[in-house]
Parts: sequence; structure tokens; C-alpha cells
Amino acid sequence: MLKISELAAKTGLSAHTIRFYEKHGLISASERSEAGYRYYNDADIRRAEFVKTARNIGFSLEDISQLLSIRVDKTSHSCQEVTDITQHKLDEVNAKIAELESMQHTLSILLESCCGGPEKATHCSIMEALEAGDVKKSRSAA
Amino acid sequence: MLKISELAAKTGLSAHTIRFYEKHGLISASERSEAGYRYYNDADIRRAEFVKTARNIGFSLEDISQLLSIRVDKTSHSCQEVTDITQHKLDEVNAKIAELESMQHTLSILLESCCGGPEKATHCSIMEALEAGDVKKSRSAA
DNA sequence: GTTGACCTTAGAGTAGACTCTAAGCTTATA
DNA sequence: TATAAGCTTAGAGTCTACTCTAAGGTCAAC
Repeated sequence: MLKISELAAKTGLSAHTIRFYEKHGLISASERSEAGYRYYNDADIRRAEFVKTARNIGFSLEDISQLLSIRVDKTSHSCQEVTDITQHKLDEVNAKIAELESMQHTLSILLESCCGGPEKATHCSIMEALEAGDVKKSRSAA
Repeated sequence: MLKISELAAKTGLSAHTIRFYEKHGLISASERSEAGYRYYNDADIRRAEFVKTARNIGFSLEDISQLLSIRVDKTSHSCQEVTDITQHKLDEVNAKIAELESMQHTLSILLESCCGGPEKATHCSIMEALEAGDVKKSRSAA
């Protein structure tokens, strides 16, 4: 049985974050001492590590919440439910990458166009491009 | 001279956003009617479009603020200052892309490993991988 | 002269994931 | 026994970039 700071040390999550996750239903301590201290057993620890792993991959707390409900009763859920969550996340990631690559492209072109030297910015080609507005739109509404 | 909704129509920013930008010092109306209505002249409009362009590229409002101070007095600033901001943004974008590509990679591997079918999730390989924690860390602290 | 569209302000709300604070117990160590 | 480290809670603050609301003034058209 670990205390919160020990679980923190073990998982690399902060004690604050563990309490935050508890408030949001992701993690809980199956026991409390008389003084109210949280005590985590092996199952709790595995759950916390599951959360940590999923978070590190990039899943949102909402996604993790869904994955956890599958986890506690795997026989009531299908592989498809799991792949749906994963695919959805991958779609999001791909969309974000595309957006960032567009920014990357624009920024690279701007950088190539400018001398970058100690010259006064009076005729800076980056500034000129921004003035002219002749740059692609990289950002989506998100 | 345009009223705020006209500037909104012209730039594609909402009137709300224009007021928000004003509050943060990015845009202002050089004139006000007696009733307090904002009126934008050509210089104001060009500034608003500059902001819009920079935002679309992906610059933060803080970045844009710096670019604007260079813009109003180009002789006091060098090309290097402009490329520094741009390069810094590009570095950020590249870092974010790397992080997302790592997530993309992990998610793709997870998806490949799972049948994704109507089978019960009891032996779902995605769940197993999350349990085992044997996935790369994709997320940085940011 | 009234309707309706448009403008004003300060300030609150949204999203996501923490992060910290204050005030006060509890526990371990010297 | 005193001190420090660690725990508890509710709740506020952080960050970015908006987005919206309420309550009210203004303006053009019919």
C-alpha cells in the first residue's frame, strides 16, 4: 500500500495531479487511513500506471475515462470500441500534424526570403509578406 | 472609415475578436464617433490585416505584438529581430510536429495490433499494451 | 416614432490539464 | 516535545484565444 507521494514517485505523476485525476474519476485510493490519508493497493497502482501510459500517448482525460470503463469490464466491450477511440485520436493527431506542417512550410519560406542580418527592417521581406498578406492560411478554427 | 462590423467583414475577424485584440493592444480605431463608435482608417485596416495574416500563419498574440512594434518603427529594428521571432516559432512548430509524429507512430502501431472487430475486449492487444506500459512516451510536459 | 440592426462596456464563461494556496491535521525524526 | 515533512480539503489561479452576455445607447429606414 502506497501513500500518495509514493504513488507519485512510482508513476511520475505529481500528488496534485493524482488528486486531480481522482476528482475526475480516473484514479482512486481503495483505502483511507483513519486520518483520511489515501492508500493505494496494487490494483490502484496498475490503474494509475494505465492512466499515465495512456496520457503519455496523447489520449485526453475524456478518452482515458472511456478506456478505463472498458478496462474494468472487458467482456462487455469490444475491440472495435477500443480501436474507435484510438482511430479517432489518430485522426485528430493527423489533422493537427497537417496544420502544423502548413505553418512549418510558411515559416520556412519566410525565413528563406529574409537575410536575417543586422540590416534595418525597413525592407524586410518577412514584414513585407505579412503586410501583403500573400501567405497561406495555416491555422484552422481549432 | 469603417465601423467595427465592416472591418470584421473585411478581415474575417469577428467584431468580438477585434475588440479583444484592441484590449490586448494589437489593433485600435484611430477615431471614435461622438457616441463612442469605433472608426477605422486605412492604416488601421492594414494593421488589422497584418494581425490577421500573422495569426493565420500561427503566430501567437504575443509574437504578433512584437512584430507590430517592429512594424511601427522598422528603422529601429533589424531583419534579425524578425527572423528570430520567426525562427523561434518554427522551432516550436517543429517540436510540436515531432511530438505529434511520435503519437501518430504509437497510435498506428496500436491500431495495427488490434483486430478492431466485435470480439470482446478481454484480450484486446491495445488494452494489453496500455496495461503493460510498453509504449513510447509521446507527450512532453507542454 | 418606432422597429430593428448595430454599437458600447465590463465582466463572465469556455476548453483542457493541470497547479497552487490556505488553513489545518498527522506522522516521523531528533 | 518540538520541528519538519507530509497529508487533507475546497476552491482559486494559470494559460491561450477567444466567445458570449447583459444592459443599455445610437442610427437608419419606413
